[in-house]
Amino acid sequence: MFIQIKDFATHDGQKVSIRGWVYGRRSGGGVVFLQVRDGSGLCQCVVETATVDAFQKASELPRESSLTVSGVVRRDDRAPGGFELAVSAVEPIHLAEEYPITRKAHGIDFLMSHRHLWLRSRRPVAIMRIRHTVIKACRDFFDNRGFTLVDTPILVAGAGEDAQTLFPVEYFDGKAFLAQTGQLYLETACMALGKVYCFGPTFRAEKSKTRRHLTEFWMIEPEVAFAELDDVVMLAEDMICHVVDAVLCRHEDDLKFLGRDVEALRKVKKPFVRMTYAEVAENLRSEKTRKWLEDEILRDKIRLQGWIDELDELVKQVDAAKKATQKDKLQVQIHELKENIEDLEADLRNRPAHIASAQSFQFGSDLGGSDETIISRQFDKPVFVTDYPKQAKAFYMKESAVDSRLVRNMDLLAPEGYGEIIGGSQREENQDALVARMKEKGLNPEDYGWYLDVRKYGSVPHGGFGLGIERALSWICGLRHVRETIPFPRTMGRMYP
RNA sequence: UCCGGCGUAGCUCAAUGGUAGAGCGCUUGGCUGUUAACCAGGAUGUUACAGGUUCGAGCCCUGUCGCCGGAGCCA
Repeated sequence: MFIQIKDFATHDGQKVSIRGWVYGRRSGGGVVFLQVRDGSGLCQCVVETATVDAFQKASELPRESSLTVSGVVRRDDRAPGGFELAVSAVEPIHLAEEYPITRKAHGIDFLMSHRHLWLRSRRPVAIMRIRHTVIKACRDFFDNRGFTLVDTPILVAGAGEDAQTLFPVEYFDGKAFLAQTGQLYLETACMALGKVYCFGPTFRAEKSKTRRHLTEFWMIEPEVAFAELDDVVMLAEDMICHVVDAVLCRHEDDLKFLGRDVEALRKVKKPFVRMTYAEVAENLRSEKTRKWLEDEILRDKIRLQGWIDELDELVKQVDAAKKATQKDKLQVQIHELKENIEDLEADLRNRPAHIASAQSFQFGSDLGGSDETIISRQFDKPVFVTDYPKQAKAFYMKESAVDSRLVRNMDLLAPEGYGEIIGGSQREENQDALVARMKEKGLNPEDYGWYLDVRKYGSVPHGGFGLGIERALSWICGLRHVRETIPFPRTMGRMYP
């Protein structure tokens, strides 16, 4: 009977078979320890000389060879996971060629070039599992609240938003673009079904090379009829809480394996922080924030010096280390530490400019990445920022009734400096106002006939938002770059594999 | 597009302008409980590419390419 490794605990003492791949091998004279992974988990298979055939085969299996293993599950404290397989038979399915990815240190370039193989390693597996849960939790959340999934087109006509950020594709004799949002279509669909959402890939041709950008990413976008900005904010808040709860509930081990500070995630509870753009502007310019940021620089400089001292110490230890593995482990530590040091040094170099930019923040401009970071680092919960200046935002956002310079929009900034993970708004439901806004932005209303029709036939207040799955995951998993949150990332400089 | 960093063995990295090295991985042998095992031996290089300076260049200079990070823009 084939079982999955994750189910070992319920088969203690039973004879079972597993199918999987060789993750690692160690031998101790008359015993071979095969580490086998099957996608559900990792187990230690113990092969002794007495089982002559199995011992012979197990001794010769290169890493990542596929195989079936049969034996008896038994509890053993020496086994990782608490259970191991006492092997009676090993049947290789395919003997692997020399596997390029070792269990040692690799650089990001090498790993990204071998992403198709890297996916087999524990770290990507943990992240992919969490990604699955995040997506499922989002969909469950909407399904349980009476939303209907509506798939929006990926190929769209040219005249949309700023064409410079879209990927053009040939479309028979004409030109089309890859969609960068389903929102406009969702607005029409929510007038049919009340509450709708879409989930799919989306494309941005922006030439951004940062840890927060991909050219192809996935977004979940709800759109609700009879909703105003507060309704949209509460919806987003409930959704994020639901998603974080689901991940904490199912993936505490994965999170810990990734080195995520789980306690920080537990603080993500209602209500989140709410600030208006004006409050953010005041915060950024305030003496208090400047002081806080300068103190932070001092703290980080001390932290940096600590790391540099630690690095010196490690270098000395490498020279003194006798055992080869010890040396290797130290080198890996040195590598990680160097990366952290370089990161922090770069950050510290940029910090004065960020402070200056925050201090001189002018009403009317959009929040920059550094401004978002400054705000989100001040809180341990996500922060909603609402009511941005009209000029910095898209044409379809509802003008504020209190201040005509503002729109009723919201961004959600993830804590710990991760920045924007959600952008949304109440939409302009008045046709005349919408047409006027289009003209202000230099758009031709005639290109948006179908969109304007939503405002002609029973127009109602409505709104929604878009959650960037990869950015949310990057925050939830505590990663330094979004490229690890998607199986095959597409960035400006990489299309392979 | 702009600014900065990097490019040395399959991988991660060393190497005052003066004989290209270490660890891992691979491979051969040893060991009956290993935890990124350990011990002993072995093979492994167009120092990204093209020029230049120099008695001599992995190192200095110029250009090209590739990657990484940041800015702008955004999820």
